[in-house]
Amino acid sequence: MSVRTRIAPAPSGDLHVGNVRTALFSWAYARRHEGRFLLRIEDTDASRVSDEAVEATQEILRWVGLDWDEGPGIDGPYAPYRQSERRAIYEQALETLEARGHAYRCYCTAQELAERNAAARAAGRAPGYDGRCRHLGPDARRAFEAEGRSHVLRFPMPAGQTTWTDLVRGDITIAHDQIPDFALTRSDGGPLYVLAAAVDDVAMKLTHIVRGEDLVAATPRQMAIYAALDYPRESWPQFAHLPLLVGADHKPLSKRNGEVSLRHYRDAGFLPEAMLNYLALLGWSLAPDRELFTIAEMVQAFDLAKVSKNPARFDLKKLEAINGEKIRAMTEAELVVTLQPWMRGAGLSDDVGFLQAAVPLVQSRMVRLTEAPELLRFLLVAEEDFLVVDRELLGEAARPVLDAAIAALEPMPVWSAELAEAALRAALVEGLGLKPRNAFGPVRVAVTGRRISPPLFESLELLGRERSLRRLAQARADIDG
RNA sequence: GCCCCCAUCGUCUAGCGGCCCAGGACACCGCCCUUUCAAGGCGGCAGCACGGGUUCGAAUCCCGUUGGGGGUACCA
Repeated sequence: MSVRTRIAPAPSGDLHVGNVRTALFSWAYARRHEGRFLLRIEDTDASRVSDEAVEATQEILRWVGLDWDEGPGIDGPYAPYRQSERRAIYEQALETLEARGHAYRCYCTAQELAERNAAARAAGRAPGYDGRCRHLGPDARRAFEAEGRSHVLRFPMPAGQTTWTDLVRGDITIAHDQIPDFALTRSDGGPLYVLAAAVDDVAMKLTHIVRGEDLVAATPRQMAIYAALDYPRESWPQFAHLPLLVGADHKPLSKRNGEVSLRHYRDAGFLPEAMLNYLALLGWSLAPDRELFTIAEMVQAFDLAKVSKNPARFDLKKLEAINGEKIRAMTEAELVVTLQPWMRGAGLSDDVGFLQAAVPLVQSRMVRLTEAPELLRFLLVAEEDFLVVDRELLGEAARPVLDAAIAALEPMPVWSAELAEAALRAALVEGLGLKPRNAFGPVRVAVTGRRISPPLFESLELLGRERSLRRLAQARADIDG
């Protein structure tokens, strides 16, 4: 049987890094086994969903490169793929469940439930539904209805226990007395997650459910639903529960606890390959001494059984290191194209000719793509906007240095990095007897505006004779006040 | 409270009874290279949570303790 996996996000906002890692593992498993990967939107909670959020979810998955074979916009044999459009299917299942005695009407109000839970806790008993409506007779039901109470459908958890072999965690057994009767619907009749997911996972012929550890307790519930609905055993999917991601302080990742939105990382200048490579490292490894790999390499080697069982800390520093590696691993031509939108975004020219010349100067100096425009800005700004930021190096001592530099550069027959270096070395290092760092410092600041910059001689060449000499002269004039 | 799961350098991990007085990477610290900053090269710091077993032999197996994560919703 061919593998079918899915990612099933609730589109209540941005997809966060934890979702994406889950999606990555699920996707990689499907790709590894030449199966299909589906995107299913879990929007049963209408209050938390918007079309924009659904679109944003897809957009970010596309950006990061996790493509799906069936889902919104790509119809497959089990469409639709938005749960909000599958109500009839859930209603059918609910009817079956109720008809067979696997669902009962519960008239307890949210407030009553909350009170009884609080009382249970206070008395040292376990919270959770106490089964009060499980054996309501027809008269009691009529009485509640007469009161005008609404009801939810609740699943009577049978006695016993559920055991399954989790693909990442091994055998797990959960006793049913730990699982109170759970709600299948809202009081408006709408389906709840466990029901919808259980029905859809089988209906969509999924073979492997890869999801977060927060859902292990949902597994016995879903299996109980499969059994109650008489789904044949062969149609049940296998489960793989991934450890959760936590923040630097050991707490679960959340908005308060570091940036979690994938969109944030995209906008902060991270490459999709870097995100995926890093996320893969959180709980999985390709080989003992291999940390950098392409997505294709990951797919080829991926195995759920090798996924770690402990929660992993999300470490921005490591992500940055990997992003830098990925940037350096690109060809110059690739980087040119990648950088264009970032240059435009910063209000600078995205001219290909310029970038082809400039990329070699910055490729090894970036950790995030956002840094490129900052590193190159001095080459592109209009002269009247050019600003010397690090003025300290332009004191009295710089006067003879700049004079000598101007005198050396002015007569150059051809304006090139090579000749500029030769001329400046001769004039400043040999001529004035300065150490290289002292000789080139003032020139660097005068021309680039900063004491830290791309390589000086190449920068001079790119800037051009006229603008270079103009900036040197300006800096020189500024010293005189 | 109860239930499930987990436990190797600060962090992510390799390790699945002898190859390990524990390997890699990030971070950190030196040195080299060098026109600044990076990149690169070389080196360093640093760990098997604790206590009992089992075994000729344990990071690897078992038990307990401690610590951490998850669950216990008319969220997903």
